[in-house]
Parts: sequence; structure tokens; C-alpha cells
Amino acid sequence: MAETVNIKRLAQELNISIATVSKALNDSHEISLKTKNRVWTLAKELNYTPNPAASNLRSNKTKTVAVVIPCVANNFFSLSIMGIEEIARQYGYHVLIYQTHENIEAEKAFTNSLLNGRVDGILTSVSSSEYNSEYYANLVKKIPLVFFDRVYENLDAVKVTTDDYEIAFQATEHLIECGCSKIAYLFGLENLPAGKSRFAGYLDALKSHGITASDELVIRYHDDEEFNLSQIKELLRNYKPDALFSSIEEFIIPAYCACRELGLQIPDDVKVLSFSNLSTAKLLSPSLTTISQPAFEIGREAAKCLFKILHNKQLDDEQNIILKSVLTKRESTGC
Amino acid sequence: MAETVNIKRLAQELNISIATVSKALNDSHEISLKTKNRVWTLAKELNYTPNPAASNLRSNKTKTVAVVIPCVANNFFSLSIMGIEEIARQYGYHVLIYQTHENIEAEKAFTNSLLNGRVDGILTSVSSSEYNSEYYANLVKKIPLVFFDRVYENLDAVKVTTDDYEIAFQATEHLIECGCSKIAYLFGLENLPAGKSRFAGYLDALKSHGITASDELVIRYHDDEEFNLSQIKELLRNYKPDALFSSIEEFIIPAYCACRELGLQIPDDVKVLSFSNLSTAKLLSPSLTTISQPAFEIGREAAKCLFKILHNKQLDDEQNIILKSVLTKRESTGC
DNA sequence: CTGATAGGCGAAAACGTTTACGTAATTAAA
DNA sequence: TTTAATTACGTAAACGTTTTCGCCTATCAG
Repeated sequence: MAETVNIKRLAQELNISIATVSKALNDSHEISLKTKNRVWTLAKELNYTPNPAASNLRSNKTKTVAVVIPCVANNFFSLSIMGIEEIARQYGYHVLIYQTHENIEAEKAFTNSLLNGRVDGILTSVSSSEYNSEYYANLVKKIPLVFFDRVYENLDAVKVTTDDYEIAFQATEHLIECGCSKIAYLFGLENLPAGKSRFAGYLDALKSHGITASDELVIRYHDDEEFNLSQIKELLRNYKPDALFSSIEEFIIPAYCACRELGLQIPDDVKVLSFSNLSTAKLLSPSLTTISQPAFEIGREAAKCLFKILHNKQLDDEQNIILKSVLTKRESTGC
Repeated sequence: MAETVNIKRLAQELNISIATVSKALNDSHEISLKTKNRVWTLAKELNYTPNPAASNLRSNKTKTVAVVIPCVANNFFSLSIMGIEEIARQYGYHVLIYQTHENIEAEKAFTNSLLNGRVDGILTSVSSSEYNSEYYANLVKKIPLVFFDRVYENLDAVKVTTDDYEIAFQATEHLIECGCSKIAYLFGLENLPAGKSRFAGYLDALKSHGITASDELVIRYHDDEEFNLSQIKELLRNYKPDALFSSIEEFIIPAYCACRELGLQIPDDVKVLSFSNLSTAKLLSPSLTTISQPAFEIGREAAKCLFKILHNKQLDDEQNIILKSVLTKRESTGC
């Protein structure tokens, strides 16, 4: 590197004080336009950019936010990040990414390590492995935090979610209207509000159509791919459901594979429907009926809320923002 | 926040100097074990974590790297990020994400903004919109930088890539062996070494089998989805190729859609093969023969190299690391 | 007993900003 | 004309670390 160019250097070359330079750079009203222009042109000429560490240290602002999520290699989360990034760019913020891999301890460790002033705020979609609000109840007191999709309820924090209950209800009704009466449920996120709402929507839709739910038709997501596959195969073999309603994307591949392996035709023998943001849903064999969440918009909304908080703007209404999911009917439900 | 706990506070409570505390926290040999233990226990007790800004400012180390990529919502890049993140966690580094959306100006703006000490190093996969090595030739002199997948050649920097030429050659041969002789090429990344190598592999494979390539059978990626779709439809209608070799994932959906709309059966009427990291490739209708790059490993390798550089370790051999892609034959090439 | 050596610690400067406060000159109000 | 207010800038402290240098004590060789 050549001679480091900092405020002192600018001040020397212009024969003014470093305070004046700093204020000019920050467009302070204390400085005359003439001086500001001198500073700005020299700064551009020397390619000056302020040292973030020094600035952070003094001002206690980092212009950085953290995104803490289970995993980036998931359509929903990568789309959310895109939305977050778009807004962050508009506000001139930087984005740190942390993946928890559904590990609650990693989650706590990350967020704790962010409390020393590394970031101005946090956007998070929490791990599904546990639901213990104690930790977050304390955390939200210490740093501006916005939850999206996977949230903790009853905390003093903004939450951006989707209409899980309503859309699950609607999707279940769609299956019923297609003639299904023995609808299996592939249960994911069971610890979280989102997972519970989806399940509740499913149950209530059954009930409102006079169908009694059965525990035998419910299987729960496990971290082991093989296990999920064999679970589904067992389910199909033993209880012969006429539909599979999957509450998470991770069940799609094992569900399709299970049907193939058992020689079951979708949608003739069994209909399939899933929450999913896969762009290839319409190319699957057969094309998959999906509930897709507006992942990109969720990211945008969450980021917007966080920046409003960081700039002390009043949040429009309340702390719960609920966006609408979309049910797209395709061949796998066949009607 | 309660009373801020910093080094000064620790020093006061222990009746020692802040220098001693700092050295103890950093496990310096100058400090006795007894004193270190006193410091460590109190630090843990008070939940002390060092202020990163202060630390960065003084030491000129940020323990942070930047990842500059076109887009996170792409299987290849999100998997790469996973690999990068895994290694970063091992080394205790933080990861900043910047998306260029294939915009070379944004790319330059981001990387420039990282030169003032915000990060210790950069991992990047460059934009495909242009190939102008001047900028990067200067950049690599200013900051440790590792390219992955989409690289600039002939620069003094580490590059992690895949065997694009060889695998494209091999894939083309596969199509030929399946009886194809009129193989269309869906050309992406044409400005970049990766894109050129893939195309070269395709051309050379044709030549080595006595097939003359034709310009009419090559179409180039465009940013407009509709345009790509109609391009492919035109191609299929006018020149009736017996295979589509797509060099990028983005062509898959339009290619499948085009075949459907024209009533062409895959693989009977036309075979399809594509570079892709889609996990649903095997569930498509029909399942898609793919060349999948080891995205996760690429991220890992790139990150490992960067950290070696940052710790002044000798890089094992040379600057080019080449990983192997995998050709997975499925129904879409039907043999 | 003297001198050297090493171990353990502290004083203080430095990193590059921001900002509270002071000051001088100019302008407006009286 | 005097005073008050305003404008434009400078001084210096502060943010929380890291690190150089020096000091003191204890130990050891001679």
C-alpha cells in the first residue's frame, strides 16, 4: 500500500484541522460550502474512504447488520437474503451471514458474539431444534432484532411472518375438493409457531369438512434423509393415504422417491402438495402443487423494519407483519 | 445496556493494569499463569468480549472476509457460501456477503469499499457481464483475494476452478454415444474462462468425432427469461437439433418448457444435458442428466487458501486448484 | 557480593475517527 | 454604537484496544 490516506493527511494538504475535514466529509452544517467542496474534491482525488474501525469505535455505529439463519443453501433463505441485501444496499449497510445449521447452541454463540458492537442489529430466522424463548427474551433487550418466518412469539420485537394457518387450511381444502379424505401430514418445524400454525390449519380444515384426523397419518421430520424416506414408505404401505401434505420442502424428494419406489402414481394413487420455494416445482414429474412463501418480500420487509428501528423511525402500525403465501395448483394434486 | 464491561473495568476490579489484562486475554507469555487465570475467570464472569472496532483499529486485523458473488439465490453460489462459512467458522472469521447481480460497476464499487480495512481478504466469483482484467490486476495488489469458479486468469492470485473443458468434452461424448449428431449448445458465461472452456470442450468433442460444429446450433444466454425461451423454441423449430447441451443452469427451465410447448419428447425427440447443481434434477420430468460442480468443496478450498494467505502460510503448490465435476446420466439423455 | 538475566508487570502512545466545547470573525438586532 | 447571535473553524478528549518500552524483583553465575 502507498502512504495511507486518512483524515490527517487530507487536513495537512488543505491546511485545515482534522475536525473540519471530518465535519465536511459528514456534510455538517458547521462547515461552509466552499470548504466542503475543497475537502470533497481532494478526498475523491486521493481515493479516501474513512476507516470503518475508527468510525465504529468512536460513533458506536457499524452500518452493519447480521443475518442469522439455519442455512443459506435453502431456497427460502437464499431468497430472503436477496431481499435483505437489496434493502441493505439502499441504506448503505453491510450484511454479515451466520448459519446455525439448526443448532441452538451455535445460534446462541453467534448472537452473543454480536453484542459487543460488531453489528447495529440482527435479522434472524430461528433454529427449529428447540423453542426456548428465555434466551431471546433477554436478547431483544440488548440489541435491535427482527424475526422473520421462524419467530419467537410474545416478545417485544418485530416479527415478519406469513399466513401459515390460512394457507394450510386452504391447501387442505384443495386436497379435499380433489376427492381426498385420508390426507397424511408430513410435519416439519413442529417446535415453532410456523409449524404449529400449518398443522392447525390442516387439522381445522379436516374438521370443518367432517374428516377426523388420525395420528397414524402424521409423520415428523427427522434430520436423517434415509429415515424420512423409509418413514414415508412405511406410511404409504401401512395406511394407504390418498394424499401427502408436506409442511416443509425437505420432504419433497423423499416423498416423490417413496412413491416411485412403491409404484404409486401421483396424482392417481396419491396426491402430493408441499410448502416449497423450489423454482423447479413446475418441472417435477409430475409438476408439484406448492405453497410458496414470498421469501424475497419477507427479507425486504424484515430489513425495512430493522432499519426503521435503527433510525428511530416510528414503525407504521404494530409489530406483526403478515405476508400472504401463494397456493399454486399443479399436476401432483391433479384437479 | 448495563455498565459496559471492557478491559479497563477488568483491570480495575483485579487491581492490575490494562496492559496486563490485554496480554492475559491474548495468552501472552509475558503474563504468569496465575494472573491469566484471574483475568480469564473474571472475564467469563462478566461476559466480557473484546470490542471488535477497537481491536481492528489498533491491530489492523478484522477477522472478517468478504464474499462477492453474483447472487446468493443460485444453488451453486449458496452451496459455495456454505463451504466458505464452514471454514470461516473453524478459523473464527466473520463473513460479509455482497451480491453484484452481474453488474460490473457494483462489483467494483463493493470491492473498492472493502479496501479501507473493513475486511482482511476477499473471496469472489466475478460478474459475467464483462471480462476486463485491468481492474482486478490492480486489486490483487492491494488485498488478499481468491477467485473461485468465475476467475480472472493470468493474475497473481489463487484461483479455484473446476475441470470445465474436460467435463464438457466428456458430456458431449456422452450425447454422441447416445446417438446424437446435431447437438445444440446453450452458451452461458461466454466472457469468462469457465464459459469458454466449456464451449471449447464441446467443440473439441464434436471435432474428435468427426462432427462439424454449426453456429446455427449455438444460442447465447440473455438476461430476459422470455427471450431465452423463444430463442430455444426458434432453435428447436428451425434447426431440429437432437440434443441440447446447456452450459448453465439458467437454461434448464426454458429448455424444458420449450420442449413441452413444441410437443417434443425428452429424450426421444431431443436429449437434454446441463451444467447444474439443482437437487431436484433427478425429480424433473424426465430426470435431468447433469454436470454438477462440487460447489461446497469449491467454497471450502477457496476459503482454505485465503486463510493460508492471511496467516502467511506457504501455499502447498501453485495458484491453480482444479476440482472435478461429476456427470450424472439420467433419463433426459436416455441411454 | 556483584553483575547479569529473565520473568512479570505497568505507563503511555498509537490506531483514525467523532464530537463537545471554545474562539474569532462576521452579521443582525437593539 | 453596543450587544447579541450566528457562522466557520480549531483544540483536544474520547472510543477500547494493542504494543513498545522500561522498571522492578528475584534468581543465578561468577
